[in-house]
Amino acid sequence: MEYEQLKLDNQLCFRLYTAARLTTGAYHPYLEPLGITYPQYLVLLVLWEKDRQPVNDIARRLMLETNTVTPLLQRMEKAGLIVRTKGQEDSRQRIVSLTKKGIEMREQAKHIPECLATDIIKTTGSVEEIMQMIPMLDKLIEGLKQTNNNKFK
Amino acid sequence: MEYEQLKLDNQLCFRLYTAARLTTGAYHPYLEPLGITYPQYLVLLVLWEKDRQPVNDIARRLMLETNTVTPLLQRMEKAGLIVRTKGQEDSRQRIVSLTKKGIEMREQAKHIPECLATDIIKTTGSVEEIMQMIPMLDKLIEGLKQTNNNKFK
DNA sequence: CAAATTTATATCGTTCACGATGCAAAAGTA
DNA sequence: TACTTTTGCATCGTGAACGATATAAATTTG
Repeated sequence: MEYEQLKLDNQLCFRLYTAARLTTGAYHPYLEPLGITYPQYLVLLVLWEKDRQPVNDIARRLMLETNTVTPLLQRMEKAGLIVRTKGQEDSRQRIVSLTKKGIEMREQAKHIPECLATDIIKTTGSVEEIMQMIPMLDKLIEGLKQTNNNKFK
Repeated sequence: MEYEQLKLDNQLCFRLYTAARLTTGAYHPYLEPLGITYPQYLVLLVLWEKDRQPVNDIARRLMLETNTVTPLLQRMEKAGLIVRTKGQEDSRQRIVSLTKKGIEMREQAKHIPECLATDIIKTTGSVEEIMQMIPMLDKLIEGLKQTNNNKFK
């Protein structure tokens, strides 16, 4: 059949797109009480590992463009989770730091990964099989970073 | 370490989120000349398999909400790819059909899946390893559909 | 050192994605 | 048949995601 490869069911990318949307949705019940979104949660993960980072470092870590991250940070600042201060050595930079509220949220978010794992186990049976994807996803992501014109170096 | 599970590198979901964004980005150079976006391409895939479907069937197939699909279809109609006509048996329904332009685009899009596969092979070395994820993603997606409160039944 | 280039971030416009809500048509029920 | 509920789709508001563009500060170059 000539158009066989255009069938939705044959497409890896559609599965990734769907799986990503549904996982984000699975986080929703846990993030909503904290008043944050999934991308905001990702920013917090980055800052909980290392506080006081310039916008660019956060963007690179999340493999997002700065014009995605900037408005994200502006909303988080308005929500009182972070503050953005001018860099001292390099005054073009904006250093992002956690506020008291942002630091304390770590404690409230502590159990979210386990909750997600439990949810997935409950409906898929095992989480081990799913976790096998991790090295494959890493390989794919590494490849795609190159494919997409070395946007993230 | 108490917050070990909150590390970004330990998170499957972040990888899915990133892989999905980057794959969509990898489609961009092939879709842009056609004047369509990745979600619009997905709608076309669905309609190329079976023309004349109500909004709801398209949404269910893509596992999207109708309030995402409706504006998507409106833009596609404005672009001349589809038309939306009132259903005959059930006049609440809007039947989505391909236009001549929409039908003809199939020919132009025919090679896109191969192009993507080639791009991925070029940067990751093999596509077989990546394709192993397909059954795992299907299992995860099935599980998440249930997790997310049976939104898509 | 002055001019050109690069870098860090921000702004703008368009397109998703989805929760909440609205509305009319269909289906179920008293 | 009248009333209630459900269903199919649309509208609205908010938050991403990103291409294109802007701006100021740093860096490089002549």
